[in-house]
Amino acid sequence: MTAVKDRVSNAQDTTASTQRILVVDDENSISELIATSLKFVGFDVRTAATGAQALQIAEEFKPHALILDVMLPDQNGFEVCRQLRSEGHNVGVLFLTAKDSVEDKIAGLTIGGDDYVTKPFSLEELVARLRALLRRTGATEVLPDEEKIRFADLELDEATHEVRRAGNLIDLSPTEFLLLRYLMINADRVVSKAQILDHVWQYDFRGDMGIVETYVSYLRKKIDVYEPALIHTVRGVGYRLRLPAAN
Amino acid sequence: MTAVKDRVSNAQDTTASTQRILVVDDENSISELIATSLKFVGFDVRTAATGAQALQIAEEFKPHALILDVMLPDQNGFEVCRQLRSEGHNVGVLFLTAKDSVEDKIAGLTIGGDDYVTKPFSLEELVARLRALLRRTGATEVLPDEEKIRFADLELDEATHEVRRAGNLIDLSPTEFLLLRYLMINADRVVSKAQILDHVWQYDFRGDMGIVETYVSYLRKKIDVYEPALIHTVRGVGYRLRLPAAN
DNA sequence: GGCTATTCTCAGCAAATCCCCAGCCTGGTA
DNA sequence: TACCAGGCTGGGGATTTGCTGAGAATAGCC
Repeated sequence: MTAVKDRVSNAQDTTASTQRILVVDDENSISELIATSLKFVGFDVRTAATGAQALQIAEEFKPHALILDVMLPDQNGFEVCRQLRSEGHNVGVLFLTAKDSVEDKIAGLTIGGDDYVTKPFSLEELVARLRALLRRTGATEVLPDEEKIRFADLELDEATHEVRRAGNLIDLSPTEFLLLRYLMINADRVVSKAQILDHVWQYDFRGDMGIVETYVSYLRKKIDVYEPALIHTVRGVGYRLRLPAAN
Repeated sequence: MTAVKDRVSNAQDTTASTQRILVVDDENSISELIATSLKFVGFDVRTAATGAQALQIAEEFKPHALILDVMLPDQNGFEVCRQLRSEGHNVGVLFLTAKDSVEDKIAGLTIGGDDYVTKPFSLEELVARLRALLRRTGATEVLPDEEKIRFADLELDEATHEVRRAGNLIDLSPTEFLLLRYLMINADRVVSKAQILDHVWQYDFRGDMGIVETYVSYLRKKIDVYEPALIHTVRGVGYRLRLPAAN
């Protein structure tokens, strides 16, 4: 009941259905991965492979936000961003940057409500960051849209990174936090371990799904020490967040 | 609760939403950086690259304040300022000046409540100075807007540059002051090290985020010697100012 | 020109986190 | 009931992340 309107992240969502996102990356596999994922959660997505192409598409597509690789074949991402802004496009930008190029001093990545994500990233993280960015830059038509996800007596706050069960503060590691959010967003529906792996873990993770079991175990020890248990195993299929009485 | 209305620096702000700022600098990257940042905190911003252009735009834009590079291709900033004033525009000016040309600054800064900032600057400092200037020149419609930021028993006075915890005066270095200010403005919400770096440090800083850790450590030794500790680490994400019992 | 405060880098330490694995448990089925 | 595949969890090692002290470099001040 409580989490109905919050399940927006994984279903057609009226608040996001009109949000236009332009994804710019020269690696086709990456931009496809992102585009597919964003489309699925209800965004209107377009992709570009070069800076020039991005500027051109932005002209008519008028995106609400950009996901922009810092390293592009023709020019760097900042330049694209700068040009876009000087042309009056007031969009937020989520930069993609290689982990090691953090050395290169990525100054100014968080200016103007912008944000960045390092490659490799996890889809959950990318989408969460994108949403936060859209919220900050005021690109959402809808109201404040409190940055909290709720399910039963569980509460997850994106802004403060706090998780509470029945009011009790619960301390989670970054991965645990992502996993719980994914489960909450998909509350009441079964998600397979493969799905979890694809969304919560970085896309280059090479390991088996045992890791998911391990983390579910961690989570249970932290949030299901309270009654009733919310994380349920669906044997042979996956996991599901649900209230016991519900059916 | 206390710092809610002060979080303006990082969110849309109604008191500033009508303030028009004209940014004049011939370096495109600089004026874009400033413009983006100011727009994000709620100002209405226009940019110009030359003195002539500035005068022209000011004519119809009627800015509440100017951010004006002293060194311009066609004429120097003071000249632009003088002409503007002689034409009856009664605006405050925040001059941008290169570090070494300190000589320049003496020329007529105290005129109309003006101020100056040396390049390179940090965004936090720039915005703070701009706000102070608007306050002085009476360009704010809203009242004096007491120049203090508060969180719990912490009190930071912009005018006197004094910081107190539980009434005790605390001596902070300039950088420590800016950092604390940024944390207080964003009280209760997690700010990443990258965000801190981008806002508190000068835009040309080339170094890693270790510096942020170091300064957080300094701050803790000065303000968290009192109970309870207010600066909290959110592992893998950033830092957060908060009260322990917070709810 | 010294002297001090400040800024910044760096490296060692401590702790949290991540991940794998192996043995145990459980539900379903023959 | 016995068996088995799937699932759970404790142990533990490798890695990552954050904290802090020491000290070099720099800026500001008298």
